[in-house]
Amino acid sequence: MKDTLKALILSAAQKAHDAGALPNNGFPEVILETPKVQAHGDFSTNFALISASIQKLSPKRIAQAVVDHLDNTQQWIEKVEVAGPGFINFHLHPSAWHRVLEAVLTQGRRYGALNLGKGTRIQVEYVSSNPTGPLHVGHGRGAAVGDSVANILAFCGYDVQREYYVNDSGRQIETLGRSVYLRLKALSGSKDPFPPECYQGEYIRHLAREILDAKETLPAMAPEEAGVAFCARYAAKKITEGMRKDLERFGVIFDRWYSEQSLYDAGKVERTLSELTDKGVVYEKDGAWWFRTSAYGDEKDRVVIRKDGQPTYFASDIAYHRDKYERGFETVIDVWGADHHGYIPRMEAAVEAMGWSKARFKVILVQLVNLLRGGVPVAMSTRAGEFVTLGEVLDEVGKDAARFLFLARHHESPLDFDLELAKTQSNENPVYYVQYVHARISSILKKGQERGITEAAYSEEAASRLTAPEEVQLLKALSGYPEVIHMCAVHMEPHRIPFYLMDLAAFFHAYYNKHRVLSDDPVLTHARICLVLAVKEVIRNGLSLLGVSAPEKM
RNA sequence: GCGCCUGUAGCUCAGCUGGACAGAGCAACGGACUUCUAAUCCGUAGGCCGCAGGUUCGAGUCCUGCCAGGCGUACCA
Repeated sequence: MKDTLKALILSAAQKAHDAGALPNNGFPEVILETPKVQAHGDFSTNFALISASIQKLSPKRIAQAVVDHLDNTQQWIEKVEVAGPGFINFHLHPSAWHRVLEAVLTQGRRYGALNLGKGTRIQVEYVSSNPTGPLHVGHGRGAAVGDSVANILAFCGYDVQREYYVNDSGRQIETLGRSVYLRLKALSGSKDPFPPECYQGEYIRHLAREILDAKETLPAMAPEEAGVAFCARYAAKKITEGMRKDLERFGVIFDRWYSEQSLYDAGKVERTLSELTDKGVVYEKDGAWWFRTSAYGDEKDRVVIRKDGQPTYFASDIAYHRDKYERGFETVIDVWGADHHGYIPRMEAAVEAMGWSKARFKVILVQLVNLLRGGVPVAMSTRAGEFVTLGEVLDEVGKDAARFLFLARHHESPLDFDLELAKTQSNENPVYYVQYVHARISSILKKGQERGITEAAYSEEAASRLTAPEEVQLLKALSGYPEVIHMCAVHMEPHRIPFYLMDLAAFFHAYYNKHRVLSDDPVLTHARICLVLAVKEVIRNGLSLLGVSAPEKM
């Protein structure tokens, strides 16, 4: 619809030029927007305003010239006017919107899908929390954002892989092993002190008890080094399993869990570093090995191998990202907590130094979550091991509410997540507002079936009966869905979907309260069934991209 | 100190990458269920878009400088 209108405007401008009304035939791209104010029509363009400098005419005269040469033989434009400083406003005939219904009903769950990706392989890596403790709400937000972005990209024609990077190596894992080991010893009567740098959480004690109960005490109580290593392996595995379960409950399923340790085992870290040394971007200084990231825009060089010979996290991360590109991903997207933003320049540097354009590396930063209960902040201290886990949030508020709320905000905005609000099943909670539309429509359709109305295929005749303002408004909203998806995909911003859905839901509820779908008029009933069926489809479609269910009844 | 993010109605947030008089939802107030689900709808009220300059026909949006909050600035991850 937009495209036809654009073409119409361009050809009008061309005709105006041929007729001598416009001196110059250099025309800018036509930008159409949907005005906020209804009085400004269904679409408006600033075409005349941006043309003013080229045409050396006042915008109003240009606009008038275009309007005079507009070809409206199809009659679907009801009214065109020049307004304000030179906007051209188009008021469309209600019938112009009817075809949207046909599009939704025939394309079904593919409605809004765009082939932006054309099969391009793209990887989204998200959550990737260290297996040193359970997932908390912040991880939940990252999971929701990453998962939804992956959904949207897949919907738009990309070949998407979802990956979780398991940091099962290095210092933190050692600390984890030590923490469990010490708790285990304490259970057998040891009075060794528990150092503050160890993980304080209650789950560490649980793990220790588990080992004890499983009668695996023997290997665990082996000489310290071996005992710690055993505990580390055991705990990391258990914690990772727990994360996987929480994420599954949250509706997040990864295609692959990629182990950091496996990079070392396969010699990939070593190989990458030696190749980079050969290239001259890794050098030795002060007993440590440094990556020359400053040559690629980072503010300083970064250590990859510490003085003590241990590789840093950065070292394996370089090898990991190299591996991603070698696996054939055209674009790699990392979803990180905003507290890692300082890490971006060095990772970009690494990607570039290895020979890939940094345009192929994208980071989505997700801001932190402030957890509240009834407006009061909930104390969260990782160090003291006091925090509300994702699992607990899911127990309390459920998957749908949590996901919707996480996604109903721009990911770069800090988020206040109120547990009380999230679980209230009232109009304060937008999830149910949207889901309710789906349930209501399902109920109507069921009722319709009981009355023997089963056929709901699009027909021109029926659609032409949809002339009420509320109906036209719904049709307009439906026609805007593909563009919302487009914006989401291009900007990797899922939050546009919840906002769109709330608008669509509002239009539907208003419509529902004013008009009856099932009436004595069979043609009108058919038309309205088609309409609500289309609304239902789009609601379901949008919710599924968020990972939120669309219930048949509530 | 430097870097990144944020600042819009009492609260929580949108604002389509520069467009028309700034939009929702909650909360407040007043109305609507003998009807396909009232988890709904209709109406009222609410604003120096953090502050000050600049660019532009036109700025919440772009530039500069301040102010406030958050985060980062490791041979931690």
